[in-house]
Amino acid sequence: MSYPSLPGILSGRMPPLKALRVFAVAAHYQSFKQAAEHLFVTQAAVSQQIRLLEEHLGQTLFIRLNREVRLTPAGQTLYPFVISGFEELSRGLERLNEDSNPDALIINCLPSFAGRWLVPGLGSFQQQNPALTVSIIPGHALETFEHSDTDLAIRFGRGHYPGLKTELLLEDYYLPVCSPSILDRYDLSKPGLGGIPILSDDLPDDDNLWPDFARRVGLPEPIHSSLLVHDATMLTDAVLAGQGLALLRFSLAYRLIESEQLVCPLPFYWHSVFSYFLVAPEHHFRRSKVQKFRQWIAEEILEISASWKKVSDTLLSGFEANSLPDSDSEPPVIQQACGPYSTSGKC
Amino acid sequence: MSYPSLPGILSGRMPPLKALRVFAVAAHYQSFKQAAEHLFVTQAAVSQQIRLLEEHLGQTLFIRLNREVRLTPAGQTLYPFVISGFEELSRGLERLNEDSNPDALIINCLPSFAGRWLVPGLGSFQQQNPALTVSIIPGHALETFEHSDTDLAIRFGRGHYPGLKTELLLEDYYLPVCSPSILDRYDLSKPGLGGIPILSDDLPDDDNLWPDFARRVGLPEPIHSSLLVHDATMLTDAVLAGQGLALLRFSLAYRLIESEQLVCPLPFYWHSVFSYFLVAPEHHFRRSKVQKFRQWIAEEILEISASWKKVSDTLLSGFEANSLPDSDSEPPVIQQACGPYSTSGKC
DNA sequence: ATAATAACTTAAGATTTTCTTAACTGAATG
DNA sequence: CATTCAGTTAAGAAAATCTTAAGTTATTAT
Repeated sequence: MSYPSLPGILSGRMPPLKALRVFAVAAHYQSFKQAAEHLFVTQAAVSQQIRLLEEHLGQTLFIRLNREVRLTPAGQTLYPFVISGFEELSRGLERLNEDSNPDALIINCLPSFAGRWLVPGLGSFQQQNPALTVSIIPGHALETFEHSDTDLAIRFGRGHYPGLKTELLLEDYYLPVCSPSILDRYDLSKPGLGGIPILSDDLPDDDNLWPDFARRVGLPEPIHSSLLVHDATMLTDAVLAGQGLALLRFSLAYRLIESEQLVCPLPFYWHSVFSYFLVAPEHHFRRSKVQKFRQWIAEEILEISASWKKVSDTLLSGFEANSLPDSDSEPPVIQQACGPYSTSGKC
Repeated sequence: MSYPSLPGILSGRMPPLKALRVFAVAAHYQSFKQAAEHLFVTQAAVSQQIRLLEEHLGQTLFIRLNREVRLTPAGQTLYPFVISGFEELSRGLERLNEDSNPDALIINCLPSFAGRWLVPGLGSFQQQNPALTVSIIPGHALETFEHSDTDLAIRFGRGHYPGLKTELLLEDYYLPVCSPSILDRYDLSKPGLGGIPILSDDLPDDDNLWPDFARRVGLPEPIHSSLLVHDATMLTDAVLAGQGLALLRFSLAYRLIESEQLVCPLPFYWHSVFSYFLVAPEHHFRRSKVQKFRQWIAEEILEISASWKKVSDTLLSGFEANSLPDSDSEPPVIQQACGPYSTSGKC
């Protein structure tokens, strides 16, 4: 098998490349000390690397004077080649991280999160970055970054996305909510919640809270949903419309609770085994537009955490004062989570 | 103190350079296995280096299929930069070893060695390398290679030339010689060698054999020289002209002994603490003209070694048969050396 | 003068990186 | 159905690199 001969250097024996780099820096500064600082190593390390290279080449590259080093003719010959060689290498590396479309930010996330939280709040980000065109691509499945231009995904899950970098954004809680307008129609203190219609979307198996819910409120299993939808947006709309009671993620409901469009009539909440994550191939995180967005959303999301503190406190204390007849005098039940947001990474 | 900002890559964080090189080779062959062979390491090492680089970059460079690897778009982007970057580096390295004058070979050596041995035998080298112009620069002092175009020096000494590479060429022996034409005029068996005139050049202190010589032949110390010259060439001429007895280095005398222009009338010889060395900055040895010369002289010099075997044998055996009256019936005295050429490096 | 300082060298040991060995995959070959 | 082939992975061995702690030698400061 014959191959085309290797281009240039690949065929020959290369000198220690690290030493070449050290040489480049030392030659630039005409000082081992400063090269050492630049490279975050000791002077001695620089001295040794240069010696190594000189031994490899069989000729000295620096003339050592008392308090200075100076390039020999050989060193002067080598210097420009080393500089331009390394520059070429780094040009290639920059090219890799280069953002082919720095003015567009394409984000993939759940439709519910997009509609209920992200898009409504996006104004401040767009004000901060007027040059940037943000596209939100809603979807239930994770984008394959290979075949799309997606910069970043916001996913609700366990945080295991092989080959991708993930950053925890927010842990979330499920809680039963309904419109205050229908509370007079149903007596939730009665067994079976007084017949209030149950609205549900299809929760993932691992996060299926309905059996536990049924047990606590005395409903027969499996629970009968009067409405089953596939997306939390529609579910939210149904709850808002007073069609019944649903388990909603706090992140989607908190603004509605704060504005009293929704209420939490039962002393339960569940910590979701899933969380929100920023997900993308690692190098996407190096794009400045992604960094800006990451920065922005990290701050924005604090609002949810803060709201949760308030709501979970009043939720519990409210029911402590006048506990539900149905609740077996138990204290409010908290599944899987205790207290406010924990940052323990169980991604 | 403000410095001009570092050119290109020097300022940024560099990826593992070794891994970049491995990438270049692997990308060239589109095969880790062949890259491994090329780099004289195992496949596993290549696999790991590539993974390392991919982790550093945050993106994959190769698509792993069952029995082949293929560059990803990112890999394809990087490849040409890496190739040309390394090519630039190696251009610089080649430039360093480049011989500015490949058609001229400039050799510095002792005038005696040049005149008595090197120049007379140089014909065969010049026949082998007709394109090469050989210049012999005779001199007693070692050339400073910095300020001359000398390619190579042949020095007689201990082999300690700091900063320079040395190669042992030949160990040498001093022996007393005179012209056969004057042996009838002096009875060397008489005390004081029958008054034969002593010819000498100035030997270095460390190699001063005269006190020992005086003791052995019963001459008063310090020895009285009827002629003292500064160069062995002149000394040889004087001996040839029958002006007396001298201690000559075998390398200079052996042809004259073989042609019976000179004889060795006394059963002594001394191993010199000095030897002949090839001396030059290491990279000079990489020049092909120097390599050729080195090859040639190494072969040529075998002639001297071979001659020494013969001469030292006959010298000793001859005197064993009819030992000198004056020699106190001692066996022939050998200082510092025993027998033929030893290759023990005492440089 | 004498001391302090600055830049570099060197040796020895510690640390980190890189390599090898050996067991394992998964698809093509025969 | 077993082999082979190209690559992966983990663990330990080997090698390269770095730090620490002395020196060196000339310059600057006291």
